[in-house]
Amino acid sequence: MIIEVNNFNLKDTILSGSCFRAIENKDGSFTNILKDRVVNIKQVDNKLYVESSNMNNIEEVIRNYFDLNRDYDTINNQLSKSDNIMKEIVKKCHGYRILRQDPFEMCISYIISQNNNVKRISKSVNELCEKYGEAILFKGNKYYLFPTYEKLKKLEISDYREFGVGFRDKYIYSFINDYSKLKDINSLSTKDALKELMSIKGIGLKVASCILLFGYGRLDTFPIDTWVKQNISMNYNIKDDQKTIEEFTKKKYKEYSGLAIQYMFHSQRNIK
DNA sequence: GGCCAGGAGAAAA
DNA sequence: TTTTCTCATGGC
Repeated sequence: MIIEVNNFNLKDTILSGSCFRAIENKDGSFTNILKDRVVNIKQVDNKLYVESSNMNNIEEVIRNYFDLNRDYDTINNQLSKSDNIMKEIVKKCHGYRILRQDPFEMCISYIISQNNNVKRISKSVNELCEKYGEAILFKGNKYYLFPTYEKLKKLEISDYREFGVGFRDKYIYSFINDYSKLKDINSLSTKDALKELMSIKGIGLKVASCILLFGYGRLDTFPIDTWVKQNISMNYNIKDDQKTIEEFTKKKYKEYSGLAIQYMFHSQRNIK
């Protein structure tokens, strides 16, 4: 299956640090596990070569996952106008997109992400999948889907400890208990959706923002971590304070604040 | 071996 | 209301 794309860079997008399960293969392709299937994708210029364990509706699934139906050119033009710093960052991030991942998976992954690093987050998430997710055989290898709610509902708090999540075990558990709170998220305003998510014990502003941005495609939510905070504070010479940064970001980048913040994070990661 | 990690909640100030 | 402390744990 071949899908034509433009303004899209698979590698930058999939290695963005918002997805914890993608595998980079030696041939330059990527294997990733979506909600209901395993996919292998290779980009050559403006073409994506796609194989999957489930080819049903595959083009739509891929276009949705990589947010390919959204007009990033227009958004990038608008962001570029905000100032010269952002203009340069947008240029560097050409082809980068916000993944539209499964909300349930995002909640648990980002609960695990608190005070943690990407390597360990990946390890914990993948081990959880291997133990409780459905196995899928694809191109001679076994992969595991993210566990379903029904499966995790049966676990005790202590069952999570074996995945190295430490003190976050009780937060995953409380999220599973409050799972029904997710069903209204799509119909809520961003502000109310944040509030709803944050009413779950273990989900604070940062994690809730990541869930809305990477799980619900809400480009107006912006995760401010410690790095983004001091970077904005330095670049724009404003106070290194959560509230100040928040107001500044929202005012400057408006409905695309999340994308702007993610561009900053991404361009910094690339330099490293 | 100490230090840190895309934080959050509870206690203390 | 804002600041500080504590929480597991593997990788470096």
